[in-house]
Amino acid sequence: MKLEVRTKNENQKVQNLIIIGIRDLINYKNLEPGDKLPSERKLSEKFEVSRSNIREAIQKLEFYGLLKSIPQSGTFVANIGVIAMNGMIEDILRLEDPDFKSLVETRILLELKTSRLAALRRTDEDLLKMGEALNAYKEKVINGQDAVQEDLLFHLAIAKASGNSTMNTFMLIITPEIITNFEKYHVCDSSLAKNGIREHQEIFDAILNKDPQLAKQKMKDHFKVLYQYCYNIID
Amino acid sequence: MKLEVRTKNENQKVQNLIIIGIRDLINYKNLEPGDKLPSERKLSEKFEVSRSNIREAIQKLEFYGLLKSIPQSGTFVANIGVIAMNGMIEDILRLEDPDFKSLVETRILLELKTSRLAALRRTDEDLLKMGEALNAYKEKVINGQDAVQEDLLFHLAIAKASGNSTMNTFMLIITPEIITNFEKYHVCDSSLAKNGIREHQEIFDAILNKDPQLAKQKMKDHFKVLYQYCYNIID
DNA sequence: TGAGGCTATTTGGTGAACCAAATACAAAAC
DNA sequence: GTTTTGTATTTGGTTCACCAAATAGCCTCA
Repeated sequence: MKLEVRTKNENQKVQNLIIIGIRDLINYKNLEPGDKLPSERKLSEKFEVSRSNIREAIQKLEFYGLLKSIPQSGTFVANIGVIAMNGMIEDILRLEDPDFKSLVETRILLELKTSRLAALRRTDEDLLKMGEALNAYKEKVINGQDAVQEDLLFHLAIAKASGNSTMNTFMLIITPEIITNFEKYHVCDSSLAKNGIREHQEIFDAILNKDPQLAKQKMKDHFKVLYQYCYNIID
Repeated sequence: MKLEVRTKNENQKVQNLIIIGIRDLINYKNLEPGDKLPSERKLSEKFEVSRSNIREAIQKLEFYGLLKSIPQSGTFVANIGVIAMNGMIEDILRLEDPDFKSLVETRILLELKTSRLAALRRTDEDLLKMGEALNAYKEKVINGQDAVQEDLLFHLAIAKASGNSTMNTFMLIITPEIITNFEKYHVCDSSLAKNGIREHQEIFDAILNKDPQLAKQKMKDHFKVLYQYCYNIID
C-alpha cells in the first residue's frame, strides 16, 4: 500500500466515505442493534483504506454513540435502531463547523440556565470556587489588565455549580473558541470590564442568596451589552 | 518497553496523568499561547508512557481547543492564556459522565430554543425534511409500532432547521443516549404516542407558519408530559 | 449424548519502524 | 554582509507487526 499524506480536508473526505460505507453495510446486511460489524481488518480491505482510517471513523461514530468497540471482541451497532442510525449518520456527515454567532447564541442559552440552576443547587464548595474566580477577575480589571480568561473561568465555575454535567461539558467545549474570538475582536475592553465587575458581583450574590430568578435576570443583563456588541461585529 | 493491557478505567487514569503532566509543563516552562510543546517522542520518554498514549491525551486536549497539532511541525498551545488553560484542564479532569436527568434537562433547554429559531429561520427545504420525519413518525404510531427513533429524528430535523450549528451538534451528541434510555424505561409508550402525533403536528404547523412563540409553547406542552414521566423514573 | 477442557483463530489494542513535510543550520554564492 | 541553496535533523502522521483477551471449533472423557 502506497503511503499518502492527506490534507485535513482530504482526510475528512475519506473518513466520510468510510462512514457512508459502514452505513450502507448496516443497511444492506440488515444489521440490528447489538450485531457485530466486520473486523477492522476486513473493513480496511473492503474499503481499500488503512486500518487507521477505519479506526478513526469508528471512533467518530463511537463518539456520537452509534457504535461501541469492545476489546478483543468486535465493534457493535449501538442500541438505537436502523432508522435513527441512518438519520443521525446523515446529520453527522452534513454537520458544518460552528460559526461565532451560533456559539454566542448557544452560550447565552446555556448560561441563562446554568445561572438559574446554580442558584438552586450550589454547594458551599461551589461558592468558594466561584468567589476565587470572581476575585481573580476583579483584580485583573482593577489593574487595567485584560481579563477575558478570568471572565470565562467565572462563568465556567457557575456552569459547574449548576450540577448539570451535560451543560458543564458543553460550556467547556465552546469556551476556548469564545475566548479566541473575544480576544480577536477585542470584546470585553476596559469600558465594558468596569461594568463587568458589578454585573459579575450581582450574579454571584444572587447565586449566594439562592435566588434563581434574580440570578437569571442578572445574567441576562450581563449578556445584553455583550450580545449587542457581538452582533455588531458579526453582522 | 513492556506491553500492558489496560482497562478503560486504568487508561483514563493514565491519560489524566499525562494531561496533568502537560499542564505542569506549560506552567513550569511558562509556555505562552502559540508556543511549541516538546515533541511527542520526548513527552513519551519523559512521562514513561507510549507515544500512542501521548497522542490520545493531546487529541483530547485538542478536542477541547487547548492544543493544536500541526503535521511535521509540532503541537502548539492554543491562543488562550495560561490561566484559562489551567482552569479548563482542571474542569476537564474532574468532568463526570452525564446522568440521564442532566441529559433530559439539557435537551429540553436546547429544544425550546431550536423550535423557536426554526420558526424564524426555516427554509423550504428544512420544512420538507421535517415533514418527511413527521410522516414517518405518524405511520409508525398509527400502526401501533414503537416510534422512538422517528420521534427523535423529527426533533433533530427541527434542530437542523434552527440554523444554529452548535445546537445542532449538541443535539446529535445527546440523542443516542436519550434513545437508549427511553427504550430502556419504555418512555413514549402508545398512550403517550397518540398525543405525540397531535403535539408534533402542532409544533410543525407553528414552524410552518413562522410563529416562534407558538412553536416554543407547543414544544413546551410536548415536553410537559415527558418531563414529569422522566422525573418519576429518575427520582 | 453432552459437558468440560484444550487449541487455533479472530479481535481490538499497542508499540515500533518508517514516511514525507517542515525546519534548522551551515556552507556557498553574490 | 546578505541571500540562497543544499543537507541533516526533527516532527506529527501512517503503516505494520505483534499482543493478550475473547471466541469458536474440536476433542476427550464420563
